[in-house]
Amino acid sequence: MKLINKDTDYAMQAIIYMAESKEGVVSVSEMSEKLEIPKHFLRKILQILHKKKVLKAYEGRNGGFSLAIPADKILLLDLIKIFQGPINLIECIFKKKICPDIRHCILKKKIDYLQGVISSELKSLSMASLSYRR
Amino acid sequence: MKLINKDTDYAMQAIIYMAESKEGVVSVSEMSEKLEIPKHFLRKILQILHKKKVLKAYEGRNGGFSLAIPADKILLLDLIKIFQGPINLIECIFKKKICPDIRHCILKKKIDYLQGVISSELKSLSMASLSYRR
DNA sequence: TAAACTGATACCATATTAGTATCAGTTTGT
DNA sequence: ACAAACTGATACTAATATGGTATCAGTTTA
Repeated sequence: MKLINKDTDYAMQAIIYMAESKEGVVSVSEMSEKLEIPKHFLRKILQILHKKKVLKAYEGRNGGFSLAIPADKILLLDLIKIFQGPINLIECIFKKKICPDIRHCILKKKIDYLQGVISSELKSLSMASLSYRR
Repeated sequence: MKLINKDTDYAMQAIIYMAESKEGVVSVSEMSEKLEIPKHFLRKILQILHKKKVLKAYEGRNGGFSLAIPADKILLLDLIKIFQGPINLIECIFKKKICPDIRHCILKKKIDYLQGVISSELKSLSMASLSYRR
């Protein structure tokens, strides 16, 4: 069971790298090298973050990406939602038969509670809080 | 992101079914029909539970399975561990580079805390508590 | 005007999950 | 005795998700 996949992991690293970088704009090539992340894969990830308005993109030579939002406003939960969908721990059981009998209701309450705890924890974690330049 | 997969889901249903059953021994065929779970798949799952000493098995005609432990001692966490391995939300990041710098430490603390919360919640959920015959 | 970049998108490899099939052995009703 | 109804063990297949690659088109700038 995994909470954070590669996309989210790499996205975090890249965002923190950008937040810590002196230059405004950082290219995929640079991040790929420094963070040792496959270039094409990282590019795909950053393109998604751009579409989601987390990053600004600059085309052409010397182009690259920069943060569109300050790092303390980018939450781990946001990234997980973007790359792994909403937190939904138990869709398999409740997707079709929604609370068909009491046992599922009890379970559902527990799961809902758990989801709440997880969400609020992940909300409390900003990319800025993970940077050494705090 | 899923907390409970099919194996665990079906295992729960079967265990609750056995706990609620009047007869001591219940066959896979019966449970497969009543719970609408593919027979061979369910069988594989119950064989695992037998190996793990959660169930007793009875061979031959009129054979089947019964609980080896009372339902209130079978915890959701146990089943998840059996079928999905230990709860380890973030192996991908920490497997190789264990806390290489501060950012991972902060993240690791949060994740560790979360894992604790999840574990204790799942521990508090017994199969008996999910049965209507409480 | 070519090098260095992003946009978009299609593709491939691998791992995990879900489900199927089957042969061997055990027990029991008739 | 023996076949039906069951489990033990294990191999196999299908579907889906994840991780990663490739490429053509367009943009910017030295």
